[in-house]
Amino acid sequence: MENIELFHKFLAEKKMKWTPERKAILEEVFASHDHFEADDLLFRLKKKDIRVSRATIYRTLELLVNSQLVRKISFGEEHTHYEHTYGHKHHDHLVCLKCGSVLEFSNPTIEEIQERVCTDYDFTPDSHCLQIFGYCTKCR
Amino acid sequence: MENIELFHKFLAEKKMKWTPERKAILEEVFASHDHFEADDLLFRLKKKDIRVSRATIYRTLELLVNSQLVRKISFGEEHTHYEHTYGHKHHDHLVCLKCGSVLEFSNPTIEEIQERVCTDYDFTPDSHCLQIFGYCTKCR
DNA sequence: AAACCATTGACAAGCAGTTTCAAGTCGGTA
DNA sequence: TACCGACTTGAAACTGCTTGTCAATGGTTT
Repeated sequence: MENIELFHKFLAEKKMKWTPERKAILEEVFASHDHFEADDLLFRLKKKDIRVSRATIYRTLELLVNSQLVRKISFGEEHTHYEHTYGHKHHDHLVCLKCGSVLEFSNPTIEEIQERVCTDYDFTPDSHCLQIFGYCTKCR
Repeated sequence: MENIELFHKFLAEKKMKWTPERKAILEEVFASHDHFEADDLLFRLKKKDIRVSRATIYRTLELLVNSQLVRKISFGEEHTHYEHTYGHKHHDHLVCLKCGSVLEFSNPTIEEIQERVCTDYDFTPDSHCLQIFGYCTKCR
């Protein structure tokens, strides 16, 4: 599991500790490929009888975001969602306004145009997020 | 002021009332072309000695969003921002991670590709939002 | 002008997320 | 292996935004 090593290294560099809680959270985050929110994680861990406080979940998620293993995404007005990025190529989302399902897509041309827009505006891009809201096949 | 009439009509259709508070909020929203958040509005109104409660601000903003005169946008992790849409063509945003400044841009090709992506995924688009985070000329 | 019912403001409540701090744990060192 | 200091943790309090409650107010219709 390379992501464990990456996180371990990230922590070591910052003189932070490798604790059972951090390990459990990391493993749970990478156990599924879905988008999740902080409370989902808490719930999934609780189901496995792993007790980690809400505060620690948030603290660790922040570390994971800083270490680039996870990124935040926001779907509409709701609270923060996360997805892991390691071994996952960049993509954007189609979000169904009715059932809430999320489709992923990636399109190199859009990325290219974004680069061009940034050049035009003398802007140095760091990241971006594109969500298209609408209705999926079932909900139309 | 056509937006006043539009809102008036929207309210009439829903058998809602045209009140001084709603009028004041509408006017203030359209008085500037910047993005704003609920508290900005409250502050701007207070400066003009127009007293409207926070609750009414939120309630009225929701109405404005429903009437399509205003839309919500989210810049990164912060709280909800709004911008008015009437007489404003669709655009996306370049958000500076350091100074928080926001540049607007619009690009027809990106819109086109989005349409195509939606067709490919059998998805009916309703709206979308694209934010590019990075650093502006000054902050680079 | 009366009556009806939407709207308002003040305040309480809800909610995601953060901070505080005492108690506990990790990990380098002797 | 035991020690010790620094880092972490959990619980609970707290924050800041947003929404709900409810009595009082005020449009609108007749």
